Amino acid sequence: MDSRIIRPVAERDTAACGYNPSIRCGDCRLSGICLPLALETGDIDQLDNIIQRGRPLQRNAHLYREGDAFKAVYAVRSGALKAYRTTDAGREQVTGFYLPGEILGLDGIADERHGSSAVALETSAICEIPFEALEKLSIAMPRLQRHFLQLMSREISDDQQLITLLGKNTAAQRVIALLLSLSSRNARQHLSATRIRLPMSRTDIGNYLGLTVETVSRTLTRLQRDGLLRVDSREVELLDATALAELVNDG
Amino acid sequence: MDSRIIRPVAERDTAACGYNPSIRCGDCRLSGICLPLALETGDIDQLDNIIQRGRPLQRNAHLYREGDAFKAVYAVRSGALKAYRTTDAGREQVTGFYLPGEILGLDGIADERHGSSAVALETSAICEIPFEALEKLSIAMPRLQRHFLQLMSREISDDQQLITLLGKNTAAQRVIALLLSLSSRNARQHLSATRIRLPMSRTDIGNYLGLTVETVSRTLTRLQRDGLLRVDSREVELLDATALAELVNDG
DNA sequence: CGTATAGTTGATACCAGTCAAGCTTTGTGG
DNA sequence: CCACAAAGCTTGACTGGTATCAACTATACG
Repeated sequence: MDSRIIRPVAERDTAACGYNPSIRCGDCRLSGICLPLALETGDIDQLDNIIQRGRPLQRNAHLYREGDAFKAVYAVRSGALKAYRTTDAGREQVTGFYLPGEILGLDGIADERHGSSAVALETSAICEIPFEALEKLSIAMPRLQRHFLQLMSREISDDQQLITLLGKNTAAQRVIALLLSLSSRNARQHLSATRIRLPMSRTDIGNYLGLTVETVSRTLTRLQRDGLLRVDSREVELLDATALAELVNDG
Repeated sequence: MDSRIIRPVAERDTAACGYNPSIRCGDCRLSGICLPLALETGDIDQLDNIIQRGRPLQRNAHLYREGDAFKAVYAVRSGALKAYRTTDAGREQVTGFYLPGEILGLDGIADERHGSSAVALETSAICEIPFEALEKLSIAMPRLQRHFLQLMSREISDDQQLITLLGKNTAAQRVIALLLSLSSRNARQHLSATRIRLPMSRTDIGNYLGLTVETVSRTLTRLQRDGLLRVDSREVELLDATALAELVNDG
């Protein structure tokens, strides 16, 4: 076999995740849902100038760790990450999954130290947005300031949604809520709302929803048996989204 | 009886909750933990000018409701409030308790509509901070902008803390975690760290911690029986804070 | 091909929920 | 000031959903 056709690992992954370091915010297909939303064309260029586009993050590589000095927030361009905290007892609580177009790292502003760790679930392309530069730019661009505040407020709402979910819901309701969330986020990226690829393991799902792996597995099996969805390892097809939504909402 | 010595209700309550509408941020004893933190003296005056100090909020009166148009964030000057969401199934999930010096309403910025309701647990004095004015002032005062972002980030951290708590902890761990949180917030107000007055009902505690009233009650009884604390209706005395902290941390 | 990791399935145990009853405190109108 | 109602809180008996422990299968990887 000619070794020349085997590309180096880095390059291969770069291609696989659609990574292109030269792309600018104005051209990014995610600009409609990411930070530049609602900015004028000229403004976008300025934002563009402060954004760092590093090497793609390999699976299992950390973007930052709990306790790290906070210097930037991050936008996911491709791939997927999870954010998690480790309790004193050693348990891992996943606080969120981040998909293309979403911003993470917002919990580090308060005490200039990340309050959670973030790790890539698969090879991911990330835009790094240095916080100081963003702050300064916000002063000159009120629309950017507003939009950033809205992103933070959205994170608060999402967290409160999860709090509500963890408060009293059954295993099935939790699992379904996650699937429906992933579905609508898929749709926002103009992907299928019924066919979902789970970038995270069953264990991650459990650590997010406050369930054990076994319960997650059993729950998916049961939902499949009941004809509400079809599971094939990490591929899920929602067969009856209406019925699923009702299950989440009804006590 | 001379009717002149009977003051009107509003005035009586005003006195009871220490309400004084003429006080300014610079003179407020909470300025160290509230929004003006880290502002210069001149800056505080400017912030002061945009803040509205309305009538005190009576017990059970709503500050805002889920779905209301978002116009302002609120600082608690005295009293206590709870924020909650009502699920489609009719269940009430309390998302936070707010004590003097704390800011609430931050989840409404994202879609300009409050994502939760806020209600007074007892007569409370509230500072209303109109959001548009705060935004404009932030542009002129970078330290204010920074501080406000930190407040939002703090809310995110707190919510994630609660997520972690609700994820897998036992009833006792949840209850203790709340008591310790109230204790440290008491201390921040230079009040006792061991003697706590609970402004909320057992039901509220349950709806916050994802437990039933019965479980909250039983848990407090057991902790008292074990000599870790003393409960007298809504007064709690922490007898062994070290042991309590260990119980929360250990799996 | 062997090992490690991820996922599934089954049997059992236990913590918190549910239902029910009674007690305590608070508030209100006679 | 008392009587009563309503709300808040506590306690007990029982139930049930999820965790735990364990074994097994499937998949990925060097």
